[in-house]
Amino acid sequence: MTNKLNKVNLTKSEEDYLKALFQLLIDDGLATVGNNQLAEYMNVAPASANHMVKKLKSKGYVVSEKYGKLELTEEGAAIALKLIRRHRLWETFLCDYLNFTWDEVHEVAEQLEHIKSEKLVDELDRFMDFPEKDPHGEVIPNAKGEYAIVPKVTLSSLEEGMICKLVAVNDGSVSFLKYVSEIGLALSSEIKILEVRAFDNSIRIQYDERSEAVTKKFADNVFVHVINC
Amino acid sequence: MTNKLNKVNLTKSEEDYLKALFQLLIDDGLATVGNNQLAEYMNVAPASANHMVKKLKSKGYVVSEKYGKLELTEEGAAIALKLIRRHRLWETFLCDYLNFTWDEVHEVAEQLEHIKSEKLVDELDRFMDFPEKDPHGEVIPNAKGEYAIVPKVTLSSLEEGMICKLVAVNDGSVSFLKYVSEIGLALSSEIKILEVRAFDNSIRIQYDERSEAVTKKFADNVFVHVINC
DNA sequence: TTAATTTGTTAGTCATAACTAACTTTTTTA
DNA sequence: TAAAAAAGTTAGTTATGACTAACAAATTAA
Ligand SMILES: [Mn+2]
Ligand SMILES: [Mn+2]
Ligand SMILES: [Mn+2]
Ligand SMILES: [Mn+2]
Repeated sequence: MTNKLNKVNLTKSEEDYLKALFQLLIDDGLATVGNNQLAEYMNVAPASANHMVKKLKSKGYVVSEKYGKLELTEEGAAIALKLIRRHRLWETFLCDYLNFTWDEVHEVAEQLEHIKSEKLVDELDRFMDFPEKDPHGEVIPNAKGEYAIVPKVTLSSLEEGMICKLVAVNDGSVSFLKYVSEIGLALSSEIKILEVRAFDNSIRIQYDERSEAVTKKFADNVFVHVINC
Repeated sequence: MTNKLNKVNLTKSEEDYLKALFQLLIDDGLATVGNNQLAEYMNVAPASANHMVKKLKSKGYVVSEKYGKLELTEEGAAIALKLIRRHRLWETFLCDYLNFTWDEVHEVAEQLEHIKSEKLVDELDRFMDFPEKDPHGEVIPNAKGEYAIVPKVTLSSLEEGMICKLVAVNDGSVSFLKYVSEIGLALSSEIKILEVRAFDNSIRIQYDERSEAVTKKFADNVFVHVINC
């Protein structure tokens, strides 16, 4: 009980760290995640992350041995998922109702996701008629934190001749999202891999009667469903 | 220039203090406002308010002499008005689109008003087609901070026989708002003062074929337009 | 298998924003 | 007008969450 009370009302910072750890743990597949990796992702010094990890461990959200890899407890993961749900619902709202473009929503959603009100997010969900994906193609977890796990295949992992559909993009960088739009790509675009250059791993792709060469870094941030190989 | 940069990105706390001071300065008519009054309104110790006032003075938002009364600079007032605009727009959104009742909106709006995004609030305004009043009957300032000043007459200031219309309520207390709804009062209710008891300043009112006795404290939080005397 | 590098931890500092306790100034009241 | 009360200020403490610098452990390379 006192235990439980200790756990409510996390700070914005605590929430962001839990979300970051969750993203690192799932986005990088089954990768292990260390303190400095978390620090880099959060744009803070290693000491800062270390300090926060200690606190989150003491609160029962994170588990790790000294000098060991970081893991989330079930409770920690549940909080992260709630945050992701809120973040994606707000992004969807901003795009679909408030004329925001997909490169503008992330920063604002990063703030909105911390508003403390269960009713707010659930009513927002209902108001939008329970959308399934956010503007970047990511699945929105439902009120129970359930969500369909879509295996993430990056455009960069495909080989010459393969055809795929753009299903999601990484929303972390505004300049990346602008670039995607500017070269005429969007969610659901059908893309064919024309050529992969071994020299720099750049890729020439074809879509909508258009052909562009993109870097590996670019292709790493584009997620696709393979249609044909 | 450096001066200007120093002034952007106020903390949530600084914003709340500026808003509180603004409310105290206008709501209490032409009253003077002191440090301890501000502290009480903000639910903090006098020392805490004093500390914040110092900071806001150094940033050019507040003016006062030592041991003297507090005033807002034009810039300080402009920030307060922006906050009030955001607060009231969010309250309106919560009520009109997300099924919140008027006693639920204030707490959430208190958080939402601090989200940093000009576009967010202006688009929200447009989405709702530029509402003029919030769910409690308060005027919403426009994007320039302009708003119609409606003289605030409290129900408690009226005399026997007077007839008035309920135009606004103080949204600070959830229990008060619940009480208002429960006895069947709402915005635009037409109220007649049946009797004012000198003993405790309680008032008997009539509205919608119904009669109730309310305390002075209750009547202090109900704002009206006098129709007939 | 030692040395170098990377990774993680600890200690100490700073800013924000709260608190209490002690003090000073102003205002009120007797 | 002098004492009491109220209002305002200052100093010192705490918690959060950053930082740097110094250090320890683990991993990788020579
Ligand atoms: Mn995002
Ligand atoms: Mn965030
Ligand atoms: Mn309100
Ligand atoms: Mn607020």
